[in-house]
Amino acid sequence: MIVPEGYCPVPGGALMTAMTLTQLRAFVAVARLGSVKAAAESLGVTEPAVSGAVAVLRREFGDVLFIRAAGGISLTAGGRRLAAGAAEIVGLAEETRHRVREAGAGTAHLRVAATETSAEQILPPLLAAFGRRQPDLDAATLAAPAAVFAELLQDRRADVTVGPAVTGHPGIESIPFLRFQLVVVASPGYAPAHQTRLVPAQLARAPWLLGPSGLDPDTLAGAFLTRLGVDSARATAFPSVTASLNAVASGAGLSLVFQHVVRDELRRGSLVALDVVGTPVAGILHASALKGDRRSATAAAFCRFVTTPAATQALLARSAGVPMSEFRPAVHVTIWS
Amino acid sequence: MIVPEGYCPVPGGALMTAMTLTQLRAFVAVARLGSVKAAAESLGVTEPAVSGAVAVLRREFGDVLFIRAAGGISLTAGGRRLAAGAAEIVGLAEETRHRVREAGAGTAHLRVAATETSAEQILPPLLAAFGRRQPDLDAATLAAPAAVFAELLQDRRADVTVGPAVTGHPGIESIPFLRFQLVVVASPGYAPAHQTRLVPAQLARAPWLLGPSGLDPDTLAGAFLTRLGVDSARATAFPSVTASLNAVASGAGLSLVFQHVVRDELRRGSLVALDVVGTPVAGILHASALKGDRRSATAAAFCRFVTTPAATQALLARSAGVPMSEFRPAVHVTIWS
DNA sequence: CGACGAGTGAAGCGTTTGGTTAAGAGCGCG
DNA sequence: CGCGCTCTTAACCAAACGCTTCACTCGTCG
Repeated sequence: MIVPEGYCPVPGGALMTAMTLTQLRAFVAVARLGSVKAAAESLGVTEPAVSGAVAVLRREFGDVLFIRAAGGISLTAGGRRLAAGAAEIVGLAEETRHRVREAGAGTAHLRVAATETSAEQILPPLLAAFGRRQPDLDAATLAAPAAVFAELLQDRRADVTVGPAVTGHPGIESIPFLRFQLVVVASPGYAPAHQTRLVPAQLARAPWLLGPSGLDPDTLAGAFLTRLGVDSARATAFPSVTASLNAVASGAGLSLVFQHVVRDELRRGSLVALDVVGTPVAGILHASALKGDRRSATAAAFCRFVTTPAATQALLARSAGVPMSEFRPAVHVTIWS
Repeated sequence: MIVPEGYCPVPGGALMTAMTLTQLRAFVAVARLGSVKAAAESLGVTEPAVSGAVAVLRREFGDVLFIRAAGGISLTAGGRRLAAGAAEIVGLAEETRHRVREAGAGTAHLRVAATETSAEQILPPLLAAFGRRQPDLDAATLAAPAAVFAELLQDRRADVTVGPAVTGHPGIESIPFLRFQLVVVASPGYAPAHQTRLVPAQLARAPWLLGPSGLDPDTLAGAFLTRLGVDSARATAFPSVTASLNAVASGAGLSLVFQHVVRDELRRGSLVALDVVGTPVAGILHASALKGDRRSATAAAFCRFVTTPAATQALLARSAGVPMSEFRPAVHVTIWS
């Protein structure tokens, strides 16, 4: 047998053949329908075809994945994980194929990644205002740690990011568009309040009530808290920044938030800003995108939009609500380490 | 040539060969690195291998997907969608393979799907309490419309659902565990308040401020509002139920919420419950899972847990915060129609 | 203008896939 | 027990996948 010189199929860690979409489809059908026969029928093939596909997966993972049980099948721990992942994958593949085919059909597409805080408090009014300029806009919000912004842009999983500037990547441009100040807030009745100027030692042990990404060290707020000595063992997380603020208002602890977001509460007196060394923390929000041709037209329009007075006004007006018909919840980005 | 009788590869809509993972991996590499050469290098193969993989995708979608541009490549609209989807798919595939291999390594796994409202207000304390019973628990929260609960359970994308009962599916069992009441709330200064008993006609046109899934017709709240005549054109959506409640407290409109969640606000007077015909709306939260062997051990434990006094107590204590170290944000489920 | 780099095409090869039939192994049930 | 149903295994095959090498086109830049 003559083999070409450098020929090496499946060299080991390169493009290797493993876990085909067809195999996953077969497994999903089996898991959902509870029998190989039914799965084969629903896929329009014979049973051995399905059985074989599953056998390959079983060999690959060294796990039987499922065993027959009364009135169906019972998945192993590995089988459950595979079923969940496989369903996700084949669904996403189907969806992606559909979306690609539908591309260029008029509607502008924009995926904005932002820190959880910005996704909750900055993007809703910003995107609502942008949508008014750009009719027929289909915008999606991704919540992600700031550390993965660059990767998201480069992988094209996001068109624009909103949050800290993305630096150290020559292909990415960051546009500053909003000065902000972070203040430490507490309820008026919170014990250590309106005393003398507070110092870090007193604050490190305080009960901090934060949103989902409160300690993300790549944001200004997270960096400040980390510097103070607050860590995830000491802080309490709430499903949203707003929820953490409500808990603060009821006297349960402290938080560090955008000043303009709590403007009304401070004026009304339901929250007070504490006099802490180093605060208010001043910073600038940036919108980032790939440079030049690599940026989509919609992303470019958004980058131009954020510096306009209309955008600033929308942000400071502080009405986090948007018409329900335009609303789409933020999606949390999963990071493939 | 002799062909076996019923032989028919690629019959049309069955298991067909299209868009392999290898092709997607190649495209992702090209999109991210900006050149076929770099992609080939990073994958450890030759350029034609990558070029060929991309060519197949190009043919399949009838779209060039990208063109060369200064200092890299410029994706078409379809290319951008494909890059985003492909990155997601290959990442998910990698992740899934890893998780399956890691299965059975001690940690209990639980994916709970819930309506947005429950995901935000019910699950955090419930899962925190369950985690105290079941150490080494890895819980994930999925937010989804109630209509897809059955599908999520059958596809094994979720182990348990929390929200309305899942009916009409013989393989699924629903366990009632918490009576709740929904009340219409407004700020004390809201104009039509504390007048006479309110009737539907007055309410249909009111400004309703709701959470992300406020009008999901498969929940009791959504059904009530829909019956009232509220639709997505009239309602305003907020990124969380809590945010909508804050807007209500500032006098911007009405909302319909779990009474026990606003217990303190009602007592304190920052919100008032309106006297509306048909309210309070009474209902019961259910936990649902597959029956018998098809339910994982952790899911079974959770189903037993929800009816215990410890669970009820955790829910009514109303402290939505959890230790930050245990916190994981809810993931929004995408529905593959 | 020529050379170089990047990308595509073409030809060719072994492997895998994805499918078929046919036969056997397990298992619940009358 | 034997029957039927389900699943698996075996043997087989066409087609596609995933590679390679070699040759060619096409910008770009000196």
